[in-house]
Amino acid sequence: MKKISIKDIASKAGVSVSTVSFVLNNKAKEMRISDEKVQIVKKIAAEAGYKPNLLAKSLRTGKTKTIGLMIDDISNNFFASIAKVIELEAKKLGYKVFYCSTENDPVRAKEILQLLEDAHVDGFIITPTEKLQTEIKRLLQINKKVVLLDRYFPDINATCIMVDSYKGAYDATSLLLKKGYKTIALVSNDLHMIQMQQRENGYRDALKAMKIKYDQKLVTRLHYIGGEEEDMVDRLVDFFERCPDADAVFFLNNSLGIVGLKALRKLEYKIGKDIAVISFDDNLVFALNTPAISVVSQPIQDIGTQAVELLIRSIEEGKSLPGKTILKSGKVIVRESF
Amino acid sequence: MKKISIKDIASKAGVSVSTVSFVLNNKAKEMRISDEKVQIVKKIAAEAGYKPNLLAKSLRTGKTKTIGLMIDDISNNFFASIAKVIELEAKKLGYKVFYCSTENDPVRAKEILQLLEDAHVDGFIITPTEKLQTEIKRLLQINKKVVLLDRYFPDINATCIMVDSYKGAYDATSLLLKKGYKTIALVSNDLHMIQMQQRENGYRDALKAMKIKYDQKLVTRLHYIGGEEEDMVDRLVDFFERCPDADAVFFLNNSLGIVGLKALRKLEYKIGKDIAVISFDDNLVFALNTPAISVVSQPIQDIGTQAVELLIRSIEEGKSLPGKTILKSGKVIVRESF
DNA sequence: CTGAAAGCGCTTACAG
DNA sequence: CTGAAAGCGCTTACAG
Repeated sequence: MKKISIKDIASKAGVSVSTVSFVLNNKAKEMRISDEKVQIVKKIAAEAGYKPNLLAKSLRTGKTKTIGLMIDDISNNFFASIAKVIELEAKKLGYKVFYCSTENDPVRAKEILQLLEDAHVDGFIITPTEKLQTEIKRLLQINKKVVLLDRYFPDINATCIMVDSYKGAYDATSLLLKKGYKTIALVSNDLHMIQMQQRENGYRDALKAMKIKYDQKLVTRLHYIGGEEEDMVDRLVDFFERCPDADAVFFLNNSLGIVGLKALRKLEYKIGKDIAVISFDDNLVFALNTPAISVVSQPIQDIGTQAVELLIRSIEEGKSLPGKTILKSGKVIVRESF
Repeated sequence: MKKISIKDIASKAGVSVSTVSFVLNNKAKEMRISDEKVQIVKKIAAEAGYKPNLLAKSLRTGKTKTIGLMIDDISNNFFASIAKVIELEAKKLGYKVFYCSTENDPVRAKEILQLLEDAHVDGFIITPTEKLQTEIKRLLQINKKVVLLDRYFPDINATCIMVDSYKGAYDATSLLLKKGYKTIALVSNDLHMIQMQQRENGYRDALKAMKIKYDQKLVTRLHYIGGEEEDMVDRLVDFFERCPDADAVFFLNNSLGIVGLKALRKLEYKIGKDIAVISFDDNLVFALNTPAISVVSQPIQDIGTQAVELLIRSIEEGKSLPGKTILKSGKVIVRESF
């Protein structure tokens, strides 16, 4: 019942541990081990149900065949989906992934990065929180492989894969405009992440293209409060009451959209009649809402797959990462909310 | 920039590696190391930013201070919430947790268990899939620490923490009955997990207590198909068409509830008017639906906390786990769906 | 009070 | 073609 080691196999097979190691790592031909020994070692290993001790292997080789994935919040559909894609893709390439959520807390984010580093992951896939530049720079400096997701820092030459936020927001806003809505409220948060800014820019430029002037009063940046959703709902209710002439609203991510739905319900607005609604990011809640909410959906499969491929190729072939941002197009899905 | 080791510190401090090890593991007094040496070692370690190599530590001690958490589906709110609780609780006690989802696939579940074992986790928290008895028995036999969540196998003496499914279903059904609904449809799945059976029993006994006879035609056990939700919706539509006199429906978990909402929408049933609805497990979709759906909510915090505590106590103190099922009460939350 | 040494389970030059 | 040995970075009896 005890775990058996390479040494046990060696003695049973009457060969040295080196021979066993070579055979078990498929280096038999390379090392020109005789067929006879190969057979006997393989047989004994199989019979004994030998499993290499990964801890020992990693300690020796310096590789763990794992990648660390840090995301915002695993209970958020967008991140859960992307985590799933990444795990699957990594598995295909022989890697395990450890995932951790930051809950948007920079302190926790730093801890997690430390944890992952302590666990000797071979590479990192990270959706950064605010104020994480220093940590990421440090990782890059000690030559760790890092791919960023969903957002980047303009002042770091990291590789980042994300949806084209500007274009997505531009398209969503344009569509609303084309449908005849003129007074479009915009709901963002105060987290100061670059992709939110780009979404705001997309909105602004879409207005400009239609010669509609940007109205500060129609834009709010909700103070993000971890967990305390009720407060956010109330603030949003206030906001809507301050601009009663808004005939449409654009929520800049799915958390905001969900909070927004609650606020609109509280106000007893009829979505699609009193106000048109669209949100960045798709979510089950949006698809199931009555009426179903239109969204800008992210190419999750695409983003996840490429992140893993770039990272692992870099780990295995020592290739350096591109070090720049790669944009993927989102897709506007029109449902019943306008 | 290179990682520094205990040996580096020893030579800088002019002491042996043993001394360094003792100091850094707070065994200085125990080993009666002189204060002077303690100071110098601590100082040098701090300055160098020394971080022990956990791989080496684990290889040597046989402990990794990690626990493996295997759940059904991380994108399912119930499991995501419980994962969060467990991670937090474990951290308090100095443990990391690795989480993996099975997607209800027994093959994948076995792989994951193997993965976790390979990673040398100190203990397991598992929501088992079908056909996992053998694996769990094996784990128990080689003396691994295991806590089951949400469901158990009647033929194994494992420790399991779960909601009182019978009571939750009994209460929900009774409430419906008390409100005057007499023809209550029941929607389960065909996964044959014990907790679903208990929920069915709760339903059946609540009917019996009110002298209402159990009608086979009102009960369906949807064939579970990973991913292919559309099919399940269609089957459910068929089911509802086959029992047009149902004035209420009880979905036995949140996935079923979500599929059910889609089916009812397709049928254009007015929830709360044409049919009363309640579901086991709470979910954002239920709270946000129009009208909001009543649920039997699970004591997630409670379940997660106790699972971690029992497990870690068993790991550290070598205490054996209770080896039986611990039931926690759920709570009926009444909203607008009846 | 402290150090030298063995050993956790592996891999990989090196020598023959 | 194959084995003996060093070493990855730790911990922990053991000896003094």
